[in-house]
Amino acid sequence: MAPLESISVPSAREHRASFHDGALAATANWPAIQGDDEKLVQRTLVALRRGPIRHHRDQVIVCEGDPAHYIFLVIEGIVRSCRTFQNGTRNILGFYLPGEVVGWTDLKHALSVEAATDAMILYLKRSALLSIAARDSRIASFLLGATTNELRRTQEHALLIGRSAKCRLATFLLDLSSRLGKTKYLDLPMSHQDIADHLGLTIETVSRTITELERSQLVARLSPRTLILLNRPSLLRIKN
Amino acid sequence: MAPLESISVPSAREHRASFHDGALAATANWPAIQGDDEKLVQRTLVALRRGPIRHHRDQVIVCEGDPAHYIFLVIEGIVRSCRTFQNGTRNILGFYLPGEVVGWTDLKHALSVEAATDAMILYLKRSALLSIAARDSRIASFLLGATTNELRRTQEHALLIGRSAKCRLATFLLDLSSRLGKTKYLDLPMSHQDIADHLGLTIETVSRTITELERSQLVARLSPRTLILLNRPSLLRIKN
DNA sequence: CGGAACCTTGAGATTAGTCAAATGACGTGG
DNA sequence: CCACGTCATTTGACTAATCTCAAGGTTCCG
Repeated sequence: MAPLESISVPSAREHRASFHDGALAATANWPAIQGDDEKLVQRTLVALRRGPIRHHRDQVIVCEGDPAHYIFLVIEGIVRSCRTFQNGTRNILGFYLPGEVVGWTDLKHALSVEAATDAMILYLKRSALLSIAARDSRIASFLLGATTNELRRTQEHALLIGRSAKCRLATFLLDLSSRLGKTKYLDLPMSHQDIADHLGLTIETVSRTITELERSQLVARLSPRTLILLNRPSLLRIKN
Repeated sequence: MAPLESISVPSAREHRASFHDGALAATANWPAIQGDDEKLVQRTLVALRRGPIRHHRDQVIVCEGDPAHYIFLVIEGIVRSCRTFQNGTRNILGFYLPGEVVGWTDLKHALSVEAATDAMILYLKRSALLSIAARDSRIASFLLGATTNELRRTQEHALLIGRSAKCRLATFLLDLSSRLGKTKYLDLPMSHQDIADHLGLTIETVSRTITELERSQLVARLSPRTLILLNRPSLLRIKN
């Protein structure tokens, strides 16, 4: 795993307002926690943090098989969790946006964690989180909630992989758009290759499928990486 | 969700030995917990239980969308978690054997839980588990560990779905064999249709693929539901 | 022994993958 | 600001894997 270096962080650790400028601003959107507990969780994370550390695109943050010393809070950029097989094929299990946590597991990491774009990552020591959780049930419940959430997302992804290319892509675009904040434009932060590996397709099929959606007037393509979702309801209705 | 009925259970709740005859015997194999904590968790589960309740094959235990009042400990038989789509296709996310817990989620069940064979199921009240977990960190850590485990299994399953039919089937057979206790014979407890829906294949492809493995001398078929894995290392080596 | 459900096999259709080539986008240095 | 090189994306023709539809065979249970 990459070495940890001390990097400057906002100084006013306790000050609520600092979160909005600082590394943890994105955690403000976490749905599972509210009010006092939210502050507690944020303070706990701040106390445990190492970093944030900058990673360049395609840099490996942890390898499959590495001991699970740390979990990772994305501050900026996009992170992917994936596995690469002997024959060179790669599957991306999930993409993680700022404010999201990636790499929770026990003992050893079952997946690699990599920067899909240049990214700032906060490292959180797993053992410290666990020992705090053993004393404070609010932290324990935060961990359980986050893990349950990740489980549900992984289940939905496993279900998605069984469907047609068109359905997979439509669902992916809608989901990404809503996670990024549903503006008019959908700027794909990752390459088509990453999308293909996430959806279990080839880049060619991804490209052809976008072209097909474009011909059906469901999306418009401003540039390869910039789309407009013209008809969300119809995209949602694509099945199998 | 199915109504809860009181059903006779072993009387000596506190007596350690009773677990080996009674409903919770299977939990003895849980890897995550040891010694005193194991006893604690078992006592806790016994205190929360409703049932066990008998379900017949294909009976629905909970529906997708039902509120998450209970989670389910399989005592006997095989349980599946799945989703059925409008067009009638069904995906089975996982099979659960005696001693395993299925149906953990928050708020609403994201998947249906159904009996894949006749089964005995213990119902555990989620809210009670959570409130005990808030007071006893060993229960909290049991819940977190079980959820983390389920997450990893789901990740492996999502990865498996991306591979060739031969690889999916070989991996499934090996995994099932080891979970069932790796005797000489592998008795498939579920139908080919269930296996197909689990692996994202059709029954025809499942059948043809087993035939192919048989021709390669990797498995032998005593009856459609009874196989012998003739060459585990070679089965393991099948990729893509 | 009979019937129903389940499994197997075959032939043809469909979807997505592979290989190859052309086009387009973007950053760098002149 | 433009030319260039590199990398990413698109498109086409062909191939391979899996599905679909249909028929026949087995197994199991009453």
